[in-house]
Amino acid sequence: MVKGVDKVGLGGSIRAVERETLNDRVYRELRTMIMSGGFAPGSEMKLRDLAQSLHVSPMPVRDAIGRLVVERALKMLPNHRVIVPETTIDEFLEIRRVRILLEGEAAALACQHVSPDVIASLKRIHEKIKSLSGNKQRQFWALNQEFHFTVYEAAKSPLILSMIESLWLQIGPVFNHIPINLTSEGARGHQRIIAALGAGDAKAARAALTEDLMKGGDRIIAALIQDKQPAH
Amino acid sequence: MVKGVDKVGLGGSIRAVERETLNDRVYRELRTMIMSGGFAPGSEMKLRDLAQSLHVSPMPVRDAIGRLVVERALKMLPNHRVIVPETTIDEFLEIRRVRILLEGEAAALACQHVSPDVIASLKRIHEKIKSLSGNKQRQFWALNQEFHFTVYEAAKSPLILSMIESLWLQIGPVFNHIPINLTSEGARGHQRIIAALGAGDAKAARAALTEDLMKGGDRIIAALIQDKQPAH
DNA sequence: ATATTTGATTTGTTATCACAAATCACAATT
DNA sequence: AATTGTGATTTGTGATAACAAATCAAATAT
Repeated sequence: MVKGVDKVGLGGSIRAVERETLNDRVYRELRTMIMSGGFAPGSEMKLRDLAQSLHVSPMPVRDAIGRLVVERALKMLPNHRVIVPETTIDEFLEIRRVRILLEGEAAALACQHVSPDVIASLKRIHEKIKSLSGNKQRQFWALNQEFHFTVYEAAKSPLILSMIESLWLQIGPVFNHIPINLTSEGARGHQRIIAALGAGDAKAARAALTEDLMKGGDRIIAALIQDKQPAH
Repeated sequence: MVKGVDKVGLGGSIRAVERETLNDRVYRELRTMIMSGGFAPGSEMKLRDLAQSLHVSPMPVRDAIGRLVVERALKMLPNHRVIVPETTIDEFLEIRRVRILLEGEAAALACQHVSPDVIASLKRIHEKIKSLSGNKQRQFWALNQEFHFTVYEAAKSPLILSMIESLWLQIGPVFNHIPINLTSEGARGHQRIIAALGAGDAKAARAALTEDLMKGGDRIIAALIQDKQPAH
């Protein structure tokens, strides 16, 4: 009954100081599911349903949903019902505009902090993407995400990183639920980003990233238009 | 006992469709207080205290604080205690960097939508600021805020607007709690912004706004440095 | 047959309460 | 005198339950 006995691990490692609350767990789980396409755009997020499937009370779910609404990952209708947003083309363009600003800035900043490790990681992910066969949209999206965030983390700006995360969260459902024509073009864009970072050329890095987002965005927009007119 | 009788206002106005929950009210009130300097940086936000002073249960306060933590208006320490952030110089520079990106973009976008009304409003606010006597820091901050957001609302981009709001929320406590040397220089910056918007010159608008933020930021940074070394 | 009402069900909102972790204050011991 | 242990208090976390608003469906009236 001696206090603190459970803090001195016999295995030699002190107990992790991080306390994982249910709030945080639910928030992180929902976040991951949204980002990876776990929910279709337009689907309703019902408190009690989610609570039951996550085996918690409605309260932490409510909390997590509230947070996600603030960062626009979910949308609250006037009825106070919460849905995964259905992104219009205008909204997508709006997001892309901001992404170019922030992710371009991050790429430029990354040039000041880039290390051989980062370059190596980027090349490794790049190879994985190139070796992706067929139209494996989900895998492409996940690897693409890994590639981009490797760059953004190198920028060493927690504020910019969190804002970019929020933007990706908003377009996650689109990427994962609209069938996109994946060509191998995207690879060249990543190649240019790696080159610019390797050279420490901030201007080139921003330009390369901007072009990547523009090209990729154009494909999404085309898919969005096609998706809106299923007939004929 | 006819249903809907309370929806058809006899005064001619339909009952407001907006349902104002306690959550929202508390959130909005805390938000306003933070932005306008109601809390000093570093002060703790205690659930039960706030609940008591707002005459609600701790639950809506908890909800509102959670949201504000997500948008970085409040900061959660590892102990899970929540405080108003104390902004370091590095953090301030980080925020300014992003502000220049987003607010510059907003100014450029505003050029496409600017109307005589907007120009008139800006001039009116500008006159008010110029007529401000003495070092009325609070009033200056409030009017400055009004001026800038008049521009940003004209940009017609809800996403950019909400992101800018979040950034202002983060620097609100700084502006209102660090004594700043208010010179009349700021006025010229606003004058240039009005001119650029009036001419519909997006490039000039972005440049004018950037300079305004840089100049203003420099004064804040000077104040932050002075504030950190009170002795000698 | 259509529209409206009314009751039942669902769903979000909020207070109360029980619990857990952290902090604080005081005492005991070295 | 300083430090460590111990209990009390404070503070955040999460579940339950009561409440309110919205939705849905069936029944009624026109």
